[in-house]
Amino acid sequence: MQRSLASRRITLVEVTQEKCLNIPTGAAVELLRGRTIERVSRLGKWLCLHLQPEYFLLLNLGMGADLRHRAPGAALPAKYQLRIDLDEGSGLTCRFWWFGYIRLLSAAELATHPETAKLGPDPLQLTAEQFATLARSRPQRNVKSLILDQSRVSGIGNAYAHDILFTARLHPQRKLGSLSDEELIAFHEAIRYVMERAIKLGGIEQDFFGTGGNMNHWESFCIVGYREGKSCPRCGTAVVRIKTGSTATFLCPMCQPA
DNA sequence: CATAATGTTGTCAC
DNA sequence: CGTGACAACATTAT
Repeated sequence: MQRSLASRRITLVEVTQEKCLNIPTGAAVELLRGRTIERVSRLGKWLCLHLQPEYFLLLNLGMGADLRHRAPGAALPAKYQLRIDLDEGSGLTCRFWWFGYIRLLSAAELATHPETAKLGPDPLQLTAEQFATLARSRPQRNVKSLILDQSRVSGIGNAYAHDILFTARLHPQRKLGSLSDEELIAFHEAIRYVMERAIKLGGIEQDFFGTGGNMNHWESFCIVGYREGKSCPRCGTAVVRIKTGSTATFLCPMCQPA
């Protein structure tokens, strides 16, 4: 995105689903038109376009999305919620699978907005000591909810939590206070291992639309996630799926005892 | 052929 | 702090 978008000026904006936005569509179009994309960064799960004169366009791909840069003259995709045309004829489109969020924020709002103000550190920047402090300060909390809490650590989603917990050999409902020092270190290392692996493999969502929106390929990406009934790569026990809050967790009942 | 279940994200109320 | 409700689909299973 940095290579394709940096220094480009926005000439046309279209938003086809107003519910994605934090402000009315007309206001968003007016705000964006004529501004230049200075650079692109990431804040947790939010992609952040830094605009000039100063403003911020944030995208959260939610439950999966098809984000495309198209060459000058190339056809538009059949469906999208956001379209941005750029001065040299290229453009950006974003199609959300189901939920997705577009936010337009000033610098001041970026610091106070509930969705962006209190994001925790990036999991790959977090040292073992910082992670231990974080975990030790909330002994009664479940291990899974800590890594999904964006205000503690930002960027880990449910799809990655399954494999992190499996790699650390932790049951999702273990309390943080019950972890030994060794388990805490393993937990921290598992986060690194799974997230770095995901980056290397290009992300779990890679072929989501290419495969018609089904999740069959998630099974091959994941170690235990979405592999209910298949055998655990460590011990061969069948992977099970349990309800953890309103989401599911896939785990090996042998390697991750309660 | 129509319903139900499902999955990733975010907030909010209890 | 955990849980469930809810919200923009699209696909598969029943």
